[in-house]
Amino acid sequence: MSKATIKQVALEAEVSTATVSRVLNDSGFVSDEVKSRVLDVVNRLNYQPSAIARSLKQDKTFMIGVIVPDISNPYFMGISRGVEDVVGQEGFQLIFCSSDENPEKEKKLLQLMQEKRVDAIVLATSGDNDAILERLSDSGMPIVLIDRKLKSKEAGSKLDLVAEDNIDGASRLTRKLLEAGHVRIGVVNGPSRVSTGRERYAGVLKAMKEFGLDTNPLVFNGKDFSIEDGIRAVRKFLSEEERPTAIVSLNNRMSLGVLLEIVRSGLRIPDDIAVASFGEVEAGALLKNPGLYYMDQRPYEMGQKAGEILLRRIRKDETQSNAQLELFYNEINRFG
Amino acid sequence: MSKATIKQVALEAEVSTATVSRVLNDSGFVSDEVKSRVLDVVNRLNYQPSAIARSLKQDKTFMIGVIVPDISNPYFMGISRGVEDVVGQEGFQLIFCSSDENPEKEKKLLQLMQEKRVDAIVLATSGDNDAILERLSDSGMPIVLIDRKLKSKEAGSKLDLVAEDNIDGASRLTRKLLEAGHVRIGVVNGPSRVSTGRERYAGVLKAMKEFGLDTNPLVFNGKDFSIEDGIRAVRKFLSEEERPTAIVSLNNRMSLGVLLEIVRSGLRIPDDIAVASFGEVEAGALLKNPGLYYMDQRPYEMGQKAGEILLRRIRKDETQSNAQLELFYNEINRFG
DNA sequence: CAAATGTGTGCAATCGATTCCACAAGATCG
DNA sequence: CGATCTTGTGGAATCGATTGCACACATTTG
Repeated sequence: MSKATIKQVALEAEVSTATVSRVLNDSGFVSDEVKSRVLDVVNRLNYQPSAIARSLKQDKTFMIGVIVPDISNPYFMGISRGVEDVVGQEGFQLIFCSSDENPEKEKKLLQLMQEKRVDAIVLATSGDNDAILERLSDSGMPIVLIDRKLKSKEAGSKLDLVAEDNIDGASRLTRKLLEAGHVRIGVVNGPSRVSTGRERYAGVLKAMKEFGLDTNPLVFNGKDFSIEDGIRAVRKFLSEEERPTAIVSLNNRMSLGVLLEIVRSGLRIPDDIAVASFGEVEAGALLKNPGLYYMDQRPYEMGQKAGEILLRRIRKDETQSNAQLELFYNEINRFG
Repeated sequence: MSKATIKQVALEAEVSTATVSRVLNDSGFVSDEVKSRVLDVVNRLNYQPSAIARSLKQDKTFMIGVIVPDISNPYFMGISRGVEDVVGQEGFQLIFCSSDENPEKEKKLLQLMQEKRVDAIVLATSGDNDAILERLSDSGMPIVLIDRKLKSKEAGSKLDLVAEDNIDGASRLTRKLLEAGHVRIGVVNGPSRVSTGRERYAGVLKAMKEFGLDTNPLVFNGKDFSIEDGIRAVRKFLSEEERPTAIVSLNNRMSLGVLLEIVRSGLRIPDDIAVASFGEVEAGALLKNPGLYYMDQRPYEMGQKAGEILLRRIRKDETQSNAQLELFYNEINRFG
């Protein structure tokens, strides 16, 4: 039944398809009589115009591709929700994909998005696709990078970017531990492919240097910023002959793993081991052991910002000709 | 640059568009020589076939609409991730929307999905759209309801359904509290529009009746199953002259609110007040006060199941002519 | 060796909308 | 009253692919 086409409507209403289209889009002149006749038929047949056909003709799909490492990560979902709320107002829908921190998969997804002719792309890149992205952007596709930069253009890029001030943030976070007297620090990081990890680690080193410490921190590099990575990191640190007295975890998922494993091993935070996390662990307020430092993040606002930039790009807003760069500053908090 | 069309490719390769299409889809006969010539041009022009045009002709979009109350709820994201992983294998993409527990918004989204000509829909309904859904399904659109039933057809429907055994689950969960000696129980529920809430509440009553209790529980009905609902519920319960000694929270988000507010008010679980939650609170293992009962849920598996049913529907698998009904049984766990 | 079969290619219709253009009335103007 | 403008409508091209059909040539087959 939803097979009704504009032709059938035109036939039943005894008008041309052009007129039906005019009625539905309120474009051009149509007499009141014909208008109501057409609308009647539309209702009777339960006619739904095909967005596919319209997109083909108008070269506009009202769809925005969102590619993130993992759609079930609350951080990225917060971002997505922010994007959705902003662009949804203007009638855009989101197509979602997880790249699983896999650059190859991300590449395939980027290609798919092009084939689907999305109007724009929001991307938290898993890395290694810089060339493709620059080319895609040059060809006119609006792309907003979110959370993560391209490797080749860490200092600035032609692509729009909404991210956090990672170096400064991680640096301030680390300083908290240093000020508390910790010297032997374990750093939990993800794969070096990803800019946030690289930058935050740089922030850690910066803080240590500024504090006059010249020892190197212990580092654990995970595979994919997962809870499991955090668990493995703690296991490794605890097995060292000289255990770190504090841990800096550079991502929210890994932090959850870190906390779970510490709690499981019976240690107390921060008495036995201090922890600082880049990113809030949801429900952290429930923590058995208070005293955890964490860097707040505002994924929802970041998503909103990305959505706004995107809309202006799609509208070809002249006042936004240069690449937009939006950096979010983070605040340090403490549970307990 | 991405404006290359099949026509341009055909022109440069000195063949017809039909042949280009055959090469790209590996259909029909094409000589090796022509094939490589075409592929060369395709690469050189960086040609990406338009999925829009293909969809129009083939009446297939390879897109699946997913409508849930809130895409940032981990439960629904788990489901979505399950769906994505299953249908992604077959080349399908997901279009995501949040209905915000708002039936009107849901209705609009359903319409949008029809216009976009998605191949199927996964829906966790916010209620009140039963008639539209039955009609949509009758017209041939594969729809899999997930987590929540239609009101009109609580006992069975023509639509496929993947859900949990809510009555039994809530009943067993409540029994735990009753066995621990609690008599005065507070129930935290959402709006009665939603089937899970209705069923779980029925489960609570069932347990009380079977246990020989004829008092009525205190009930708090929230607006939208949100964290805030949980917080408000606890505030209300604590302000009663005769406080409940135990709380059953019938949804994971509300449970988080319940826990946060209890912890904030300085009460201890379960000594001061016992809590049982339908649904796990992520990071519950970190709980300051152990002893929380919770009903596990398996959103990811539910999503996978929904994806499988969907794929069979799309393929018009004959062995699946009747409505599918998949009920998940939940296990009770306890933190601490 | 004629007929049947297998390969390789192009023409043109088609999917379902939008939109430019032409044209026809009726209204307004100088 | 003829020219111009406004309003109302339909015809037909178009967007970018897929695919049934026709046709040509090559290869088997009986």
